[in-house]
Amino acid sequence: MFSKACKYAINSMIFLATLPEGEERIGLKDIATAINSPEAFTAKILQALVRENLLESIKGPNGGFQISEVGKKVTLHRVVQVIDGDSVFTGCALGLQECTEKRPCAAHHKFKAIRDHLTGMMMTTTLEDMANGIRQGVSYLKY
Amino acid sequence: MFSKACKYAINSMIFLATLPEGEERIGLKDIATAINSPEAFTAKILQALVRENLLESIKGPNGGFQISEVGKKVTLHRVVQVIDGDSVFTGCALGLQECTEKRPCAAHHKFKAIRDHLTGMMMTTTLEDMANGIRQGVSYLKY
DNA sequence: ATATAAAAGGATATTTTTGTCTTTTATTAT
DNA sequence: ATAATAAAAGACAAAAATATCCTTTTATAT
Ligand code: FES
Ligand code: FES
Repeated sequence: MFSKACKYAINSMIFLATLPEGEERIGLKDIATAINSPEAFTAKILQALVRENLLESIKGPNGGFQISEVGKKVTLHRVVQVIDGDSVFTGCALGLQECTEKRPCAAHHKFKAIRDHLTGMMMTTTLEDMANGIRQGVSYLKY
Repeated sequence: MFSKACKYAINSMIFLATLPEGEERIGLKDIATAINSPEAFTAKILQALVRENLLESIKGPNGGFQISEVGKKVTLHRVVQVIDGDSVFTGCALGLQECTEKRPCAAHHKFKAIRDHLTGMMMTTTLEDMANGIRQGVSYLKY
């Protein structure tokens, strides 16, 4: 469904969104530990999120990453889009070059309903929603 | 969503399901042409489908592949399962080792609805359904 | 100023997925 | 029997995704 890179991105963003006001900044190592991801690879992904302004990064001692104002309001859809593009939201399930009503694949009608369901959910689910579940201990970032 | 191998598998199965009674057998080359897939790679996938009895293969002159009795009745779910396994139907969206109610990821509840929607659709959609659309010219195997 | 800390950037490595090529085996037709 | 055809099997290759390592840049604290 989503690439590993994308899962690491989502989990990182959720984790950063759980951090309390005033203690929002945290280092790469702690992020990677919190979400159980490979550190250096996670760094690359965080860089991409910084480039897209979902995160801010600060170098040097006491540096680290923190969620940006933009990032705080963002949906899962946006995070996926930044890392995986939106092929999962618009691409053909059976591999046709484009998914259109004009020239649909065999599964188009049935599949479109699911894709739209997914897209709708992702566009209406915010990091805050996800972070709340983690904070309240009803959901988890790692096993 | 699905691997390329899986898409080739589905499209191959659909194509074979469109062939009329008595002219069911067809060679690899024609299959690869019909679905616009790389021939040798497609061969590997068809072999897997033969091993799982969704297809039958006949060597030698006038040989080729044809859909089996089992294959005729099979759903999309089964084809995906044979090639990609069922991680797409049961795996955690955010990469947790297992998807359970006991220890759900942040997206579990919302994601489970979509996954169940997908699974339901795939378990109730048969190759015959897909093949009918192709036969009637309302859907297509390639661009 | 200097040493230290931490992210950025870039090169490299590994693994997985996708794809090709060659040889072998089975079947058919002559 | 022999030649031709087509899939099976296995080795190999290329591309993409994942992951690591090393150097550079920027900021902080002493
Ligand atoms: S054309 Fe295949 S999903 Fe729309
Ligand atoms: S635990 Fe992540 S989807 Fe169920």
